[in-house]
Amino acid sequence: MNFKQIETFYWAAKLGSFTAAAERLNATQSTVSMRIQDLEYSFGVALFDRSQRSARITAKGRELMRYSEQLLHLAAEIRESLAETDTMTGTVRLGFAEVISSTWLPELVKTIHERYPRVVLELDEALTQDLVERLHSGSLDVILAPGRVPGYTFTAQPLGTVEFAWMASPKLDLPEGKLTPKDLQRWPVIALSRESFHHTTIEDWFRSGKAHCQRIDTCKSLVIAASLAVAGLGVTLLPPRCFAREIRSGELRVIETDPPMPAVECTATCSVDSLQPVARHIVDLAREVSDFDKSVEMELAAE
Amino acid sequence: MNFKQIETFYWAAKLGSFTAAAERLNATQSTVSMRIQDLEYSFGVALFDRSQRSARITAKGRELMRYSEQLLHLAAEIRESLAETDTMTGTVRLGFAEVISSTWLPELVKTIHERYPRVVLELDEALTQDLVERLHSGSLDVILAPGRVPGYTFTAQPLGTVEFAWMASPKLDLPEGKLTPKDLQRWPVIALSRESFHHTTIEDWFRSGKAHCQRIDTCKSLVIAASLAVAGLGVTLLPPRCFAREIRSGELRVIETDPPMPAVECTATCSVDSLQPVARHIVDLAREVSDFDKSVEMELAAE
DNA sequence: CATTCTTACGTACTGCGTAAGAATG
DNA sequence: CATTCTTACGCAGTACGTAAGAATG
Repeated sequence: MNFKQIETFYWAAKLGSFTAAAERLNATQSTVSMRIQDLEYSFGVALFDRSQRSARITAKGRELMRYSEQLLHLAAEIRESLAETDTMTGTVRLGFAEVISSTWLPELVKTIHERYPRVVLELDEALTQDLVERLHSGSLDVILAPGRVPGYTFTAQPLGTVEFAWMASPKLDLPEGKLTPKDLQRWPVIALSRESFHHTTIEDWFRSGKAHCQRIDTCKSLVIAASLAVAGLGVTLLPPRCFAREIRSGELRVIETDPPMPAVECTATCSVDSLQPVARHIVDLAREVSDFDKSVEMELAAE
Repeated sequence: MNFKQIETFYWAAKLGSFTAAAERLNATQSTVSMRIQDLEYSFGVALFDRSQRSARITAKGRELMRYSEQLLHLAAEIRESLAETDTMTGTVRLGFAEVISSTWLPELVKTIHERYPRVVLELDEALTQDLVERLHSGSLDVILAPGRVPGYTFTAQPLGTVEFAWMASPKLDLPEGKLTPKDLQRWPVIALSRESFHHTTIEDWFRSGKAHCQRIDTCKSLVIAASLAVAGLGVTLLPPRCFAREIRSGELRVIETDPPMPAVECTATCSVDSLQPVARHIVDLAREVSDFDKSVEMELAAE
């Protein structure tokens, strides 16, 4: 019995499949199979029932599962309370929404590597909903996304807010001054996927003005939405700070609206009992980075 | 960080020396040194202060010590509650008094090997006092000895009693009938070492009869005491069941006494939180074996 | 027939003991 | 100067991935 075997068993039991555990552990199926066989041999007990195609946990396996949780949490606690930050090691799966990639992400990644040089990151951009699901399933350790993940089993830190504004190409010849939903409904809208935060915000805004836009094209990224808007294919909702270049060059124009678009609050979230101690550190670090970022912005504004 | 490293650290910290830990773990000094260095490297923290000749534990080391206890006990608990008895493995250090070697020991060892084929035994005979000390220091896992080890931190099982009787060679020409301490004080006495149970029992008996024996020779084993008695060098106190052959052959004669010699109660003892789960099993097994032995004796008596 | 677990095999690595070295009291 | 810990080195056992096999729904 050793940690690797226990950890492997834990994920195989939790994910209900050797294949999934292998993926989670960056190992092969055969390695997982072997580690669990060794564990079973060392106890002389079957932990999984292999008579069916997919291995199902046995009663003894369920018993070990409870112990494994204790053991792995204790091990995580030891590492967390003893180890120096610059010796923390392991792989952190960090998921984030697109808004994050163009705002705090580069600085955060840089800071993580400075503070935790041995930690390896697995970065993945996805829609918020997808991120939340994967945080729940344990396939991500930390997520950075708009909104808050409900539930007491998560640790969250606010990252600050990102301003969003309607934008369009000057070619579109939108009227000057503050536009209402009813004013804007004439133009085609470019949004992210139907399930996204972006899409809902847009729909809510139009509904609040009792307006209904004729057409909402969807795509899967703000960058694409921006390029479509630059091409004059419609209006879209973007964070100005991420598209400052396009605004300065005149490719995109910010449209003032009434009511104004709400700023989006972003948070860093991880599971409170994440087996990866670094995860919690990174959530706190994300906040630090965004706080620092905020103060820089304020300085710039003061100049 | 792995179990081996933690276990090694635990013993090095507990015994206060890498050398002692190496001995305890059946490994070399250099291995212990390496395992602890690896552990320190993985945490980026010094667990021992090596500026002096013998390594002394640091504050961080003391912190890890508390965690290590938890971790090792949890691991022991897992093995104990999950593993089949015939898959239990490890080395058990079994200490016993001489009375035990000639009574229950052979049967016990046989039964242990039947029931726990993977368990390796390290047997050692010693005086009771020595055994108790070594149980306290952790250098023995289980002891079988006369009397009871005081304290709540030990698990004990009674093994039953062993009769003791005064014996001497017929050459000595002792009077017939029941002899009192005052009758017996004329002859030289052969006892075990001054600190032994044997010695104290003899002194107490003489004192109870307000007698005082002229001379008590001591040796370190009952077998030697018996051979001295056979040679006619004095009277000694022996368990008749262990020297049945000498009695039958007439080399030794049992001396009836008044008051009669008290039977000695023997117990199997191990630490309640022994890191070796098999230790507790063996204590229970020792009782089983002695119970079985008792029933056999009774059958023999009935015939 | 795609998916899931097992088995076989070759390689690379890691962990151990031996032996020599350094330090200390 | 004996004892205690560290370092160097070579061997051996082990753990992993690749690839092929078996079973299942």
